[in-house]
Amino acid sequence: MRPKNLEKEQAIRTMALDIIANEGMENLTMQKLAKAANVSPRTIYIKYDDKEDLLIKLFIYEVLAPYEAAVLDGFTEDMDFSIGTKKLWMNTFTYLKNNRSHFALLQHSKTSPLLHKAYQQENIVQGQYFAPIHRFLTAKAKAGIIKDLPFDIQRALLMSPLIDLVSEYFDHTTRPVQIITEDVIMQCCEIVMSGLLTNK
Amino acid sequence: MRPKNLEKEQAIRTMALDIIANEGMENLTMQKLAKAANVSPRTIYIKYDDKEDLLIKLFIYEVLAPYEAAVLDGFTEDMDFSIGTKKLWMNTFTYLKNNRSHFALLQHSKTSPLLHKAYQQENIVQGQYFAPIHRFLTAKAKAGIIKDLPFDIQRALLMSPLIDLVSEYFDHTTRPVQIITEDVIMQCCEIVMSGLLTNK
DNA sequence: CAATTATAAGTAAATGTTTATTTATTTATA
DNA sequence: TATAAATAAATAAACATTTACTTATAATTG
Repeated sequence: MRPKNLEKEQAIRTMALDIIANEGMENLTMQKLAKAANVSPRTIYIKYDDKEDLLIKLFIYEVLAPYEAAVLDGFTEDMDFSIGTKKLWMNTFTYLKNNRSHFALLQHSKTSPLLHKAYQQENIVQGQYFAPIHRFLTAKAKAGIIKDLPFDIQRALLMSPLIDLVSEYFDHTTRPVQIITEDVIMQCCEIVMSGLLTNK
Repeated sequence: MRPKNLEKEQAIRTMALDIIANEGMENLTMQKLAKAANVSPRTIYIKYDDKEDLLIKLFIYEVLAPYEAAVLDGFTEDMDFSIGTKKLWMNTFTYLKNNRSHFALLQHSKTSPLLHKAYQQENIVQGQYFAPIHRFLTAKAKAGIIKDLPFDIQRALLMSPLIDLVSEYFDHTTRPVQIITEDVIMQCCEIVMSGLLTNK
């Protein structure tokens, strides 16, 4: 029996992410993708049930899982608040900076009903990738180090400026100077943390 | 000559925003929109050149302009940092909370190449709606009240958690309790501001 | 001041194109 | 040589946009 060509599988995934990043999800068509990946349209259907299946698997397995793993790499719940938070920020910045198309799909997952649904289902099935962060913040709040707020609010205060700064980073790649550097990111992390601390 | 039916024009715009908010931009079709607005497809083309023109005009005139006006309502550059920032937060929260479909399109404008392009062009043409906020923050930084950082970074630190909290607000409309209240928003505003202040 | 007319607004149905998906066939290798 | 992988080409549905026509009313006329 003829074996799978794994390079073709990878080409389909990579080109799908590229097209979405450069032209948006509404401009990804199966025939355009097939041409870009140098593959027959039928080949995509050997690997995925349909377009929806492709998009969901692309999002979950190609983007979300490696992203969340990268964010948590070297992070442990028992870290000091400042050390742990900086670790999360640096991990996130480094991963997204080096994976523009992944960042693009993550952003799309906030507005696409399809991906949003997939995300919520995945969260339930996998029992929260981000549970360590949840426990990390809950422990710091209990210890009186940071303000005691619902997790979703803590996460918004602590992490959403970083996502915005990554957007700025990519906007600035088309301009003469890059203002979003690692130093700036660390400085912003300090600022965001200081707002959440209890001891002023 | 037969006069325009302004109700039909409004129905087209309102239903377009509704479809985008509920089904995403990739699921807005001209025939679906025509049916939803109780109008012939041709009628849409009397008012807009094509789908692209519809989306751009919808975004700029129906969403972006009223949104930016609402955010700046009652705000002046010479306000105290805390008062001014709270005003911006409250204006933004109130407007978006009451205009879910506008919020949805604003979120789409971050990922849709079409809308992103429209936004950048509009910013140039209109000479920055947000210039007052720029001058407000620059003045506070110059006066040594807040940290001296590039405007885009200040804006990310100060406003992006709010947008995330609005997302949370809408997520929570489908759950038993609403944790994102005006009080919580004001508390978060204080936290975000405190991180940016120079005098600790 | 009615009746008529010119004209843009509006419609139903059609058109040609693009799209997701399938059919029929070939290819590579265990 | 059996079998899944892969392809080129076809198909049917969905789509943006247009054609050919009807309608409502402001302006004009008798």
